[in-house]
Amino acid sequence: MEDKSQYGRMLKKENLRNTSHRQSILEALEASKEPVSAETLYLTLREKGISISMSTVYRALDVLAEKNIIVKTDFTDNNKSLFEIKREEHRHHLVCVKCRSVIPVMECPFHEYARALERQFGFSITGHKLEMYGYCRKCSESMDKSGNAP
Amino acid sequence: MEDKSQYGRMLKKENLRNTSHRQSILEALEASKEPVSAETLYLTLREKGISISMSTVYRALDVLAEKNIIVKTDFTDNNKSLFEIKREEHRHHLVCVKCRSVIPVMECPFHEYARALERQFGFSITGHKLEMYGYCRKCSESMDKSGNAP
DNA sequence: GTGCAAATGCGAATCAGTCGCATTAAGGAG
DNA sequence: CTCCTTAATGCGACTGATTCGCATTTGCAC
Ligand SMILES: [Zn+2]
Ligand SMILES: [Zn+2]
Ligand SMILES: [Zn+2]
Ligand SMILES: [Zn+2]
Repeated sequence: MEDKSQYGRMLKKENLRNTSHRQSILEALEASKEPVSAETLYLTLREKGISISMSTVYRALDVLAEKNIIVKTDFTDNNKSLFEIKREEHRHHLVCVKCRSVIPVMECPFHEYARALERQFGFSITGHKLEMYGYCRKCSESMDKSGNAP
Repeated sequence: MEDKSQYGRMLKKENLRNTSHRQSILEALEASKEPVSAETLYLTLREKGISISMSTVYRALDVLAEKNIIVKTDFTDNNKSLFEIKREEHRHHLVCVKCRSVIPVMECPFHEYARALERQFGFSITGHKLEMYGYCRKCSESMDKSGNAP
């Protein structure tokens, strides 16, 4: 999103007050290339000189996720939740199980599959999450060299 | 898996000792129709009269997941990990965000997609997880009646 | 401006999961 | 079968992410 009033409108539409902290959080998420944890976000904001508390960060993230303005993701492993702006494009992720790097992927081949399942189970699908695990190029190469099979 | 010696072999193959607790855990997971949390599993075992501690449950689940004998899954929301036996068939899940019921789904349409991504990113995919969120038949119906849109 | 509910800060509390260490028991060698 | 090594277990303390209660502040409708 481009300008701040954009966020104001999104918040108002969801009956959320347009507070400076929510603005800052949305801007920071917008600026981030990849999903961030609550703590990372908190530290980023502090570095920018914004005085905010962890509880506020958590509460804002929760309500924004609930209202579908941001997306909450849990990659296994470090049991920390990650958050990212909901961009118009829906994304999936390739997660390297070795170095933990995350590659976002744009394409989603999912729509027909979803419709078929809805018919089959009478289930109304509102969203989905696809995460793929494996080894990134760098890690597979380093393992090839060291002889450790993935 | 059918008989217990099967588990013994699987464990041995991974250099894990074939302990009675691991047997019990694998049997309980085998018997369960859906993924269970460590705590649920613990309670199930206690009810069966098996004396075991939570640490053992957690440790066993960890090592079994690491060795790829069971699968660890994190659905968001209650931030508890769930575990299930790795059946020969790979599954996805439909998770009802209202009543939390889980419907396992057999079909996986992702193989070609996965191959394409591997080529595109030089990423070696070893597994993936797809979770779909929405409302089960019962919950959509009850909401239709009450006038609450999903 | 005024008033009120929503949002925030702070610290305490919760709670899934982990760890250290002493004890038990698999399972291989003889 | 017995002994020995070492993995596995139990127990309780601990951790670290997230949540909660409550007093205070702030957005915003009128
Ligand atoms: Zn990597
Ligand atoms: Zn998708
Ligand atoms: Zn339901
Ligand atoms: Zn699949």
